[in-house]
Amino acid sequence: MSQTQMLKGIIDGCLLAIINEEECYGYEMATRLSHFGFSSISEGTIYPVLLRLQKEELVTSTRKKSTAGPKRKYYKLTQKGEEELAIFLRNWSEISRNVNAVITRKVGEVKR
Amino acid sequence: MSQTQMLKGIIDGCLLAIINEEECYGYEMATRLSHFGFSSISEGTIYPVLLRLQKEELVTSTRKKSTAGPKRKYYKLTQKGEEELAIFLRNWSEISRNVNAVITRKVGEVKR
DNA sequence: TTAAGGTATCTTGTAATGCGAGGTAATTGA
DNA sequence: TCAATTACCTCGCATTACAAGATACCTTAA
Repeated sequence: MSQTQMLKGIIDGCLLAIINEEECYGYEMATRLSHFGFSSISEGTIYPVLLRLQKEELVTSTRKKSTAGPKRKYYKLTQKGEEELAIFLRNWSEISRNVNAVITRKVGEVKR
Repeated sequence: MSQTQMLKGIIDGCLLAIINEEECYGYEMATRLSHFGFSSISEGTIYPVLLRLQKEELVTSTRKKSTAGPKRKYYKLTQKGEEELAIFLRNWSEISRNVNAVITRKVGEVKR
């Protein structure tokens, strides 16, 4: 039960949420995630996710000059990406509620 | 971002929590999980997990007669299983806090 | 006796996906 | 020039949820 496994399917949603907040590039997202408490999500994880998101047309990217270093690839949500983010938020809320119900031994109330 | 992916590594922990509450067998756990809101966690998912937990010596099992049907396999946590449950609870709490920080755009406070 | 249906477990193969390790390249400052 | 930092990408491994299918037990009723 490593955290690695528990992060599956969650990182996508978190990146969508971060991009939704403001245009952002990969290298910075790693930093952001660590500010939010995710200490060990590396670039080897993030870049493949971003490529996947783009392939699925949930985000678009634009290359822009960096102040120091190679060009950055800024990502922005598409309409479809916004919808996917909404789905993620619903799924997270549901799963989160259910897990908490299990560990507190209480049957969760159905949200309407 | 299917729920399937988001459940990875979580089901183990939930089963440990359920077993910890009271000795339980696989078929019943499926029912229990659905009472907690998990509508679609099937036996094809649960049984492999239970075998894995046993292999890792987190649980032990005892066969007991059923009132109707073949013998049931009742599971119980080992010491190691209790420790693993504790780790899961910590991991869940941490991840859960971090994700909520991301989606509410707030930097999570560090728990001490 | 036999058929049906609920109870109970297990196996196989597939599809995702996180991540370590390694590689490439641009820019700055010592 | 050289090192450090910034920034991106790829490959391969390990793990895991789940559908689909198989097997078997037990009770009830036709």
